[in-house]
Amino acid sequence: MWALTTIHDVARRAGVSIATVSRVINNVQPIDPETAQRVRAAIEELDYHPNYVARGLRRRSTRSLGLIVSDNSNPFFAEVARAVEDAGYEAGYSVILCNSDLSTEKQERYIDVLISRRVDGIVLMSAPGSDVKALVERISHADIPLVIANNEVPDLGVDEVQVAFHEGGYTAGRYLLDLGHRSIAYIGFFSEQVRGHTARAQGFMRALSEAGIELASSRIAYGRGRYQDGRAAAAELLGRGVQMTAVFVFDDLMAMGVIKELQARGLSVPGDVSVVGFDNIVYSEATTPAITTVAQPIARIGHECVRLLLERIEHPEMEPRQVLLPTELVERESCRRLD
Amino acid sequence: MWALTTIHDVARRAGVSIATVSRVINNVQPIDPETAQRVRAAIEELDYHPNYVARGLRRRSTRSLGLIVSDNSNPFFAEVARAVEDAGYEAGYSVILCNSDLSTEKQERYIDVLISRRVDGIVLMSAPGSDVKALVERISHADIPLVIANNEVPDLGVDEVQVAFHEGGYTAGRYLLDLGHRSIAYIGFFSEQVRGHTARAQGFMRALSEAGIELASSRIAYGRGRYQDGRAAAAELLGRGVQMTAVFVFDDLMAMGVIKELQARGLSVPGDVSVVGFDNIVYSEATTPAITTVAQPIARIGHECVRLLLERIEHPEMEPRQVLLPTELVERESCRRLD
DNA sequence: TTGTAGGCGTTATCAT
DNA sequence: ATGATAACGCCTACAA
Repeated sequence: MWALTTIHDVARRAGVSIATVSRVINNVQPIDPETAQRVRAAIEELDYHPNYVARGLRRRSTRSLGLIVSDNSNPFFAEVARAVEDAGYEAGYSVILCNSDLSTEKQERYIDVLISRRVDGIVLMSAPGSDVKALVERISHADIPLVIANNEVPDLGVDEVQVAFHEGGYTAGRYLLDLGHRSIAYIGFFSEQVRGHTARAQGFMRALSEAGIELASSRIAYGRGRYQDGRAAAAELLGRGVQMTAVFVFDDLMAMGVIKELQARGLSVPGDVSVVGFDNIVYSEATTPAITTVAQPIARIGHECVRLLLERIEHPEMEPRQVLLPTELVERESCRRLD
Repeated sequence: MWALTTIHDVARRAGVSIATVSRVINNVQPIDPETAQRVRAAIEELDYHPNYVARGLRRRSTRSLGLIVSDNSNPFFAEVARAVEDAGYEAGYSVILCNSDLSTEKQERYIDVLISRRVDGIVLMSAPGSDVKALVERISHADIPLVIANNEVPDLGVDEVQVAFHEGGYTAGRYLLDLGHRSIAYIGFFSEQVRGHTARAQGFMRALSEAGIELASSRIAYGRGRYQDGRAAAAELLGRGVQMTAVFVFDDLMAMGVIKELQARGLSVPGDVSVVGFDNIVYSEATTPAITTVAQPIARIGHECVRLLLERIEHPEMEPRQVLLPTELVERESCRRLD
């Protein structure tokens, strides 16, 4: 088999010039209906597929988007990716999937790749703690539309989709407090570069503070957000001999691990320990007990990212915008009221 | 800010021809070290990113892969996608994420897009039942390397990574039988185009047959593989008044739903009903009880796909190969021996 | 309504 | 070791 068919082959077959073929493909300009018909027939017969690479070079637009997440096998990012792909497909864009593994270096490498690939836009879900500033700098220097999602660093001056993490954390804190809990622990997010507490941790601690409770560092453990990290963190807390009637966990995936570990050690959830998660991934309903959690509008995050991106592609000079999405407490079975 | 820097800008700045710049970028051919240094400096200073679109046009290779799955938010596909991305990145390829939603039409559309984008290869995980033959035809006519994974249609004449589904199903059947179960049900995979039973269902039924048990159609319910489908299917079975001490479920995601639904109706797992899943996704360990399941080597599927693909890209004329991956029973807590 | 031709940014061939 | 220059396949003025 020979190389792929080109616009020239189609033109020859239809007995017209390549310009005409191009015009019917992109149906721009009026074309003689009969000519158009011949061209379409030729396209059909030759199974012609216009070369988007050439088109991209000429049009200076690839109709592709880059999506950078830490790990698409994490259900949270998986759902976001799904939404991004959906919205992209709808608008005629393809999405290039990039996993950063929480590594700044890999993030930078991927950004260089996306720049070289001349994607029309980038959705960046940087891990808390990584040096977003530098990444943003790199991207905007290449003049590529960018949307940042779920970021914790303020004042980036670019389009962002934010979630009310602080409020979400606060809600979780108040909820536990209202249930009568006073002996509380926290399992947070850790990565090499993280400095200080995440917004949701801060919100949580503010709620406790208001009730006169300060979270001793001995009552805090960390993980990188995955199921096994949750198990390990719970084990660590227990190993330290920490007494607790309730624990707030950075995300549902770790919360699942926490519940598992607690149960494995003969503790009852919520009988002995109440657990609150964050995210509301699908599987937070699947555990026993089902997890009470602070929900993010996951799919919407992805959709909003793409919407913002497409609008910026359309209007590059627009002022940067921020979309703030709410959280919502979803009560299930993993918490109980203390008597 | 102006358009992106090109090789010409670099050449001018370094006082050399574009040919020389190209040569140092791709470091092919000996170059005067001092010249090379000047070029590299210019690249640095201008923050030059070679245009992969132009390069792709010229080289007739985009160093990109298309990955078609039904839904990347399904943990099984999410893990496969992760592995594909990993292996691709390692080899310098980007991956374009495509969700087919089990729709033949969307699959075809995406294939056309991937052809037009001139990807160097395609990994196709078609849903059981869709018309793979036609899709394969379409792709090979465009002369694009293709690997099919987890397919049920035999004799495609292309590279494939297969999993021993039939044996896996058989194993599940034998396991339940050996535990003393005789009153058994099955929750299978359904899609519009599916005809007949999936291989794992056939394997399962063969085991039952050998024990003299034929699965009445009233003891079978179907779902599309997601968590909620599992709940619904279990509800359906129960609604029909089916008596059972054990049920085999097409995948872990549905098995999670089945367990939830059973428990919601006051049934104990495995006390009243034993449940066997398939896949061994991470979360099959997270439920209570943890799910006993027939494991697929999920990440390995992705890696093998990419390996096969890259080798074919290298040697287009090679004979088509099949890689057959084994399944393995993972015993956890969702089954019990009948006394 | 249709055709001609230049250029998008590279790589690779052929000189020098 | 380096420099011109012709493609790669498409779109789009500009002409006709």
